[in-house]
Amino acid sequence: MSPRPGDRRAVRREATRAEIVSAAWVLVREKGLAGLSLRELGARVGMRAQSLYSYFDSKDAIYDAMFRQGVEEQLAWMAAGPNADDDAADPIGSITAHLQRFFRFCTADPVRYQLLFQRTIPGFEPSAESYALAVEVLEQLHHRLRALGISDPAASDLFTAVATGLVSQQISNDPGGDRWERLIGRAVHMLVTELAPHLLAPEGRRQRRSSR
Amino acid sequence: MSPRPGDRRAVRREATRAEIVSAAWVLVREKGLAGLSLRELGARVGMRAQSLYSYFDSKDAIYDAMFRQGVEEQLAWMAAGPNADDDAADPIGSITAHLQRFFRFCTADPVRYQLLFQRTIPGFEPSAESYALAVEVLEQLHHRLRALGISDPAASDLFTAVATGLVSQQISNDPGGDRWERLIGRAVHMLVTELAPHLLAPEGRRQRRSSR
DNA sequence: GTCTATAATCTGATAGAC
DNA sequence: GTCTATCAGATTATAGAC
Repeated sequence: MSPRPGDRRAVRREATRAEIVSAAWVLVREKGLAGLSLRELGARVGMRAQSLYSYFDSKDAIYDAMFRQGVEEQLAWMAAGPNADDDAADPIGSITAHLQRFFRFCTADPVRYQLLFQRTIPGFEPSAESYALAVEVLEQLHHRLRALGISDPAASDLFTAVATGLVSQQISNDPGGDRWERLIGRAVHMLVTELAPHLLAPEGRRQRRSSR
Repeated sequence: MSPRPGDRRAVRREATRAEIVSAAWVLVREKGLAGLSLRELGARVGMRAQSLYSYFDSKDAIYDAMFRQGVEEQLAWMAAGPNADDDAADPIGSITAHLQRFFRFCTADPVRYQLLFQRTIPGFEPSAESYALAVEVLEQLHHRLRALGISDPAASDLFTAVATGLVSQQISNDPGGDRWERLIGRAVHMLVTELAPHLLAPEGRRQRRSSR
């Protein structure tokens, strides 16, 4: 993937774009998602605000690049966890680890969570391209649940509701703590009992949940 | 509660404050929660922005009045639903109706939900007085769950996580629709099975859930 | 590609006249 | 209690020189 000589300009350009987006994340973590200002952002990368327009068409285009990067981070982060093949051996343990991983991804950067999962910036909507990437994350969840014998589409809606509910309560009401994170084990047990009771060990010698 | 003559000034003042807060809600529903501007708000009530300072010390004081009003609306709205006494006769039906009612309250006004349940305005934190009111809502839930034999504090955390999860998914991913609202019945069944299985009819002649 | 200059407008907040 | 006047900035975005 080393650049041909003629691509050097394009490579530099992409590097600068990445630098801008990276500085935008830092800024937004300090001032809140809505607190992103081009003046301040330009200053952080040693530019006037106006020069940013050489790299992005508008402020929303910067939000979109951030959104896209956030989703890509999520894809990479989730891919690094236990994969669908592990599910067969220990379905409940795998699902718990999966939800745990998602939870950590979200709470590690609340502003990113706000951008990716809540509609809170008035004008902004992700581009079709970025949105398609976000849909891919969901498709992976669907695929995974289907492999466990859960094909009801409502099941994954219930799953995502519980997941985002735990996360948003954690972020809003106990930032930095683990009051809702500790409930992940019970939440998974609850979801599995409702959606896929066949995964539970038979009554009498009931399986101990792996985490709570 | 009719005012004594000497109170007339105070009454007028309260009326104007209420008018301002009401106009603020309208404005915020149009421009987003962060889009509240004093200039525009003043114009809506026929004042210059500066005159608003006769009624509120700061912009945040207006947010706080809105927060307080929102919580009061929630208290009134939830109080108008089935009360704790009804729970004894049909616990699952009552809990379902309760959650349904909460869901409707939240989705009826997403901006209000954002102000009450998410931390999205950078500087703003509700005053101790307003926050105490918000705590009262939670205490009522605790009391109610305790009456059903659910005394584990983690149980109500799980309950609120599921409730807000359903709401936030509905608002973010299917605004105006009912994709997650339809899951309330299953969500309650799932919660009850996990937290209070003694409320379920015995196996074999299993109770039909009241809503899905 | 970055700059200066500037458009055109908005922001929350204060002082003091009336 | 409402006004004018003003502070002391902020905002996104465009035009055009270099």
